[in-house]
Amino acid sequence: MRKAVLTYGLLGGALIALLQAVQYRYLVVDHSLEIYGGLVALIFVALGIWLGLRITGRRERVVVREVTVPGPPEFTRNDAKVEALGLTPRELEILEFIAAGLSTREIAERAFVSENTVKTHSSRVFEKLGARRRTQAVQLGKAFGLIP
Amino acid sequence: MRKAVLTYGLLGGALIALLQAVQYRYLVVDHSLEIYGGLVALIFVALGIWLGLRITGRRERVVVREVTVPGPPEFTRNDAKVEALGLTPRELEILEFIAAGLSTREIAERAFVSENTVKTHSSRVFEKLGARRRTQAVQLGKAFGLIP
DNA sequence: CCGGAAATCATCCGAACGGGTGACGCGCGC
DNA sequence: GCGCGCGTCACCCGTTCGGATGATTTCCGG
Repeated sequence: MRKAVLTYGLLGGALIALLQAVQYRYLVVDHSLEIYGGLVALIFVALGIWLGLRITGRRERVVVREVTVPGPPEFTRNDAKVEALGLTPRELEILEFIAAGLSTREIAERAFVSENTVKTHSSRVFEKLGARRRTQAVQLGKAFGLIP
Repeated sequence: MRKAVLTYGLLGGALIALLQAVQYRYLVVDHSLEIYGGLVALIFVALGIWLGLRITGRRERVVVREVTVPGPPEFTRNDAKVEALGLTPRELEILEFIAAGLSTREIAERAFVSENTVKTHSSRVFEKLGARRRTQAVQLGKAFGLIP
């Protein structure tokens, strides 16, 4: 910015010097009015440039660049999706157990219910998710942000 | 840009009209030189402003603010673990299919092999991973960095 | 050329899974 | 109180899965 102004200033000065040199060689004194006008014009053009830059100011554009960091994303459950699918807390819990790689029996033990109950819950999870297999339920569950 | 020029033009015109009105009321003709000079100055200031904006362009200082976003970590296969477990490329491929939630039959179709072959591969994957179920294999595979 | 790893396909069988259906109790809101 | 959602449990049946085992082909390195 300052460099630009300086450049224009020097350029203007050079031009004036040139004009003067030219004037004294080829022009007579009665052209002084035009030359004076030209100088005034030059000066005020320079002033205008300075003013223009001054007034408008430099505008800053803030560019927000999102940088994906390799770190593990903290998991936040997609409650909206849970709501939309109509998944109950218990069903979500069983889905997590399934995703952990547990068998029906193991889930039953950890959840303190019978295997039949686990099967019922998982069946409901499957139909709500539109899955036909445990692995598919897990895949969909992760894709929907239901489980970490 | 054009709007700015227009604005300055109109402003200049208005000023000139004002000056003329003022001139004819309070100033005598022998002040015409100063007025002329002022007008010239005004015009060239306007020109200068326009030129300044034109030449230097709208200089924008781009401030890049990097915001770390919790985005998904890019996956890089843990080849050392693959080596250590002795998993073959084909087995790894079948593991990925399993993780995608596909059934044995679907995997067979996509891999252009028989279901029996898929079963053989998956069995080997299970014993190498120490898994007893598909879901467990998927869980371990992800934990080991074998699959995304 | 020969041995071994990898990939392919097969058969058998028991266990696990998925789908369907029915039922019961509990708490909550109309 | 009645209905409803939720959680619980049960039985049946067909499918899929997992485990064990054996065989063949292909390719690569010693």
